[in-house]
Amino acid sequence: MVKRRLSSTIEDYLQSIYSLETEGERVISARLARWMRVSPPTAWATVQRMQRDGLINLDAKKTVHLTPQGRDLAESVARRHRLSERFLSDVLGLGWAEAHGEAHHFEHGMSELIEQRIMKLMNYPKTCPHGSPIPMPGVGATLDPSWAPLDTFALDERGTIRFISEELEEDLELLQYLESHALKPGREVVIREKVPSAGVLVLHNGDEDVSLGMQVASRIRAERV
Amino acid sequence: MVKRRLSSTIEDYLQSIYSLETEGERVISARLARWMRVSPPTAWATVQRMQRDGLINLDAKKTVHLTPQGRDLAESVARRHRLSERFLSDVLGLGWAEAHGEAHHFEHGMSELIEQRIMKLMNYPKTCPHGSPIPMPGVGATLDPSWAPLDTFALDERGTIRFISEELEEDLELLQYLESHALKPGREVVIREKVPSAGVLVLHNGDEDVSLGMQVASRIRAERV
DNA sequence: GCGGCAAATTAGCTTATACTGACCCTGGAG
DNA sequence: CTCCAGGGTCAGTATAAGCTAATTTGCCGC
Repeated sequence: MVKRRLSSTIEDYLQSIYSLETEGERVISARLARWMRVSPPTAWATVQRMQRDGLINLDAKKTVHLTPQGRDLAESVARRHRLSERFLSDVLGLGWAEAHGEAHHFEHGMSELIEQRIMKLMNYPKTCPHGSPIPMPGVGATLDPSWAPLDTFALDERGTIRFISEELEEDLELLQYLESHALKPGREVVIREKVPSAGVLVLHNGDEDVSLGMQVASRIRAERV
Repeated sequence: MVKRRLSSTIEDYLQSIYSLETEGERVISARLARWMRVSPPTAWATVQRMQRDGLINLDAKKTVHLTPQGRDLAESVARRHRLSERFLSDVLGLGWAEAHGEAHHFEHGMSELIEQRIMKLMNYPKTCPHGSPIPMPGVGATLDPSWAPLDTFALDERGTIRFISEELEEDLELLQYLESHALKPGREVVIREKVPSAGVLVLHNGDEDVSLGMQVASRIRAERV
């Protein structure tokens, strides 16, 4: 495989596309624009360059698909990002919420060599602090299919939180909200109220009630208990 | 002080200028061009932008001088670079030679917060593995004036190596040569031969004779014993 | 089948960072 | 005092990323 030098921008796009694909979401240019906080024409131009460079393909419906080469590179970026989060959180003691933002910069300075050394140093962690699996080369990362989005849980149903979408992580305030209410992987919760018309879901984390928008709840997955 | 977002390019220039000033070298655009391996017009344009942005000033002889603001930022970049080298070398076990190149990328992903955590983790190291002092905020970094460039040593004079110029570090092969012949801070050497006309200096490291070009020798400093 | 909205796309700019090719200046060696 | 090398500088170009404004597509609901 050819090792190409990717810009931070391209690495970021690859990572977003990879995360969305892993979660089974449809990837389109407009969605990337929102994620990256750039204008639609900017995202579109970047997508064009990525297609030109053989990282992605666009189908007839303009859905973005990683090429095998793009997938390899995206996996590498995702691995470095998630490992960075683990490192910043476990070794340097950064807060769960701020780890994501810091990792966003930190990951770009991490070479494969550094990645391997840190991987070893930390004894090969399996997931990032928010539950995303750290993909091993060639093996890839998939979400346990038994984990279900919180908005699919019924009233009074219980579950253990396993995964928070990386798309949600872009919102620092939201992350802080989740952290302050203990909504992180491993926590057991129960659904208290569910009001689809109002777009709200209330759950209990063992200590207190916490409200979530349905949009948010749909990107957090839990294992039924 | 205003915290501005600097590009990697600008951070690299700041760091080079800072190192050269610390070593008492005259900083001109052409020299930066060679250091950064870009064409003279490119370096010149970058220097213009840096002047425009208040990071540096150019005097009548076109010598580059850091402004107080530029110096603060340069110091921060240098600190992160040198701390990165220490971290990569001491914690992750990278070779002395490769640590510099890796740190070059790694440093740009290090925020002030991460810097502080790593600084603490490593118990506030004083220098990078090549002997450059890690500048503390506000205090700055100066080279011990009793350290002298190797080319100023007389025949049979002994000295303990203390410092290798960061400009030399840009040359990976040279770093590997120095490492393989144990020419690093702490090593005691004695001058065996000195042939200015041929531009060569031979020293003994305790185990073997090692030859250095005068240009290189002038950028390595040692403490007379 | 149409109206509308979201998404895609075009056009036209901007800035940072690179390059090559010229060309001009200046200071130091003879 | 002259000449040249090194250094500075201009002109022209390219690419990656950004932006706004405006237009076109295409799909969804009615």
